Amino acid sequence: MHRGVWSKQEDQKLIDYITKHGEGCWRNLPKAAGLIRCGKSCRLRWMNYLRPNLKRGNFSEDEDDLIIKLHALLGNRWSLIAGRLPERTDNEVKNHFNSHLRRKLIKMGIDPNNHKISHYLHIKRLEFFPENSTKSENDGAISDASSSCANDQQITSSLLPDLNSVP
DNA sequence: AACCGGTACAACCGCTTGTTA
DNA sequence: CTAACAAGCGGTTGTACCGGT
Repeated sequence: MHRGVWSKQEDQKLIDYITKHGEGCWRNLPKAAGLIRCGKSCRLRWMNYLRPNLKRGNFSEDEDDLIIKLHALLGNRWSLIAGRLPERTDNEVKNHFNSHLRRKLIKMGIDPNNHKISHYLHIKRLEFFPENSTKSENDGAISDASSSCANDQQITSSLLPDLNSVP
């Protein structure tokens, strides 16, 4: 069983076969198409890279925003997120989020796992709301959780897009 | 030129879900 | 109902590439 990166010849065999016979029956496809791959691998290759109408390449700002909004709403449900992005695959969205958007959110002081304000912004919060900083906070202690939470929501909402505006 | 570390993305693996007999 | 199988999903790993030293 061949594994690893797909060659041009393999791609062409897969395209030719599916163009002629259509998708489905992935288990039997490799043999029928003359490929030394498992059906699962063929399906993945087709779905993520060979399928027509796939948009390849850089993500636009709009797409980034939408992915962030949807991830905040749906979590790691990449296929659902990709479903809202025409011409993008779940694998592509997942990779893009993990390699680009995760870093972007961290830079903004947002925890990419739950889209909440990160500990780093606790410091920033003191800059936003100096009137709420108590003496103990100034001494380095953690502030009262309830007031912290309310303030964090204010900061977070100023940084995060409005999730209700997701199309 | 050679090596190394970091990054981006392609591909695989294991598990879950849906379907059918 | 349930067992077997196919398809789908998300986490993880592998690999090519690039810039720095």
